[in-house]
Amino acid sequence: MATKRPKSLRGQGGRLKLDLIEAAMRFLDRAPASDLSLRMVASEAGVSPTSAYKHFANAGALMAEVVRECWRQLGAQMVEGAAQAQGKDALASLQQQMCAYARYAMERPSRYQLLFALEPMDFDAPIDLPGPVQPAYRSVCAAIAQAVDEGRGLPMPDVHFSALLTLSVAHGRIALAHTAPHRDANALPEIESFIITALERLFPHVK
Amino acid sequence: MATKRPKSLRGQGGRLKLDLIEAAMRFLDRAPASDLSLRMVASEAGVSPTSAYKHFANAGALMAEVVRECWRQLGAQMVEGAAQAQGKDALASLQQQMCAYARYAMERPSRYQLLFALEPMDFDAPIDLPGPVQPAYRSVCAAIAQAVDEGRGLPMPDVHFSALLTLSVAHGRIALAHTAPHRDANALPEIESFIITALERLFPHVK
DNA sequence: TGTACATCAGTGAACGCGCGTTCACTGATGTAC
DNA sequence: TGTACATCAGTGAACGCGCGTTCACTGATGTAC
Repeated sequence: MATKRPKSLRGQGGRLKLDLIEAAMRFLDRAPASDLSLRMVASEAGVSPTSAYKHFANAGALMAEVVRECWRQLGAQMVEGAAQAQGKDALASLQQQMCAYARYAMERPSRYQLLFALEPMDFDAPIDLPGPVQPAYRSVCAAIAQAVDEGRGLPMPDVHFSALLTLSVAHGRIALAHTAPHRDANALPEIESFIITALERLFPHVK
Repeated sequence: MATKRPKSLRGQGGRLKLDLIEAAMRFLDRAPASDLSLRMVASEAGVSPTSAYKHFANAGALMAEVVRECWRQLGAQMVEGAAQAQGKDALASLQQQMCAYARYAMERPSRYQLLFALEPMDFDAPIDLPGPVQPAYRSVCAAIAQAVDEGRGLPMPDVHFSALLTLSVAHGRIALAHTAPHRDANALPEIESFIITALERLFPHVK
């Protein structure tokens, strides 16, 4: 793995710290989230397990950083999705954000698992991260408010609940696809069209 | 734990098999699903780990049976929920089924985790169980078809997609509550009212 | 420019842990005579 | 009714595994003189 590593990286600003996180991402591309461990990450990076302790207090701190990175990626992908709807209406933006979310979940299943494992991560290091709702929440609310301005009706009494409903629909559909016994790798198009249709119906033109 | 156990249960029809499953359920009431192991279950049942191998081929087979039992419970609770809406309309039945689901998830979080762990269970013994969608699916479809007869409109083009939307909303809302960093034990009432309101809006009277 | 030294990112061996699983066993049960 | 025996559900000790973590170490780097 990787090229020869000099014995010391002094002055390189903790290059190994980033290497380990990248190694974890690579590992998650071919293994389930539950197989992720400090030892596996170190091995993937071509380094001894001990070396990780020079950069992270413990295994939990490493995992927390990996989780943080996954959140960052998911957030970026959703922003990118919204950008694809530029020039179109707010509903299109909402749809594209949720579809981007679906894409991340289906294309990077292990990273998605890591983010949304139903059981709370009890790593030693606290993950002071927004929950799954937070990163998407603001921009979802904004898109919904704009959709109202554009003459659409809300599915729930107010913007807050409508945003929660939007996220619930997308998250629920995706989670169900992930849990299904015969998980279908080709399910993504069906899920995207499901989300697009659902949101269209949830936010109808009322003019 | 438990009362004194005779050295042999011969002729008692595998009493320990049931004991072990019950012990697993008890264990899940105080520990996360990821802590569940053959050894823990045996210990909870007051029995040596080895004894489990007289009743299960391996740890996976035991876990599969536990998962099966959780499905059975969730299904029963949803049926019971639907029964509470007896005499009311189909929408009420749908709402009560989904609320029963929410109750199981919030009151028995570890059992819910076990059922809906996002990562596929790769136990040695295949779990030939309906996915999360299946157990609820038929009765949800039936309730929706009846709601249509009662003059309600569908949120999606057909019954199938409307059922999937219903399950996605409920499952999504519940899953988000489970993943939230500051999980609130008192969130259940809010979730139930969310589900009730959402379904009311999704299936409006069109007369 | 050359040399001595402090720094610190890496190493490999070792620890204790809980896991699943196997082994030879024990002893109560139910049955055949 | 009594006795000898086969059955088999339990036991405890032991195995190898991967885990997180600690330890004393090494050796390249950058710096002070």
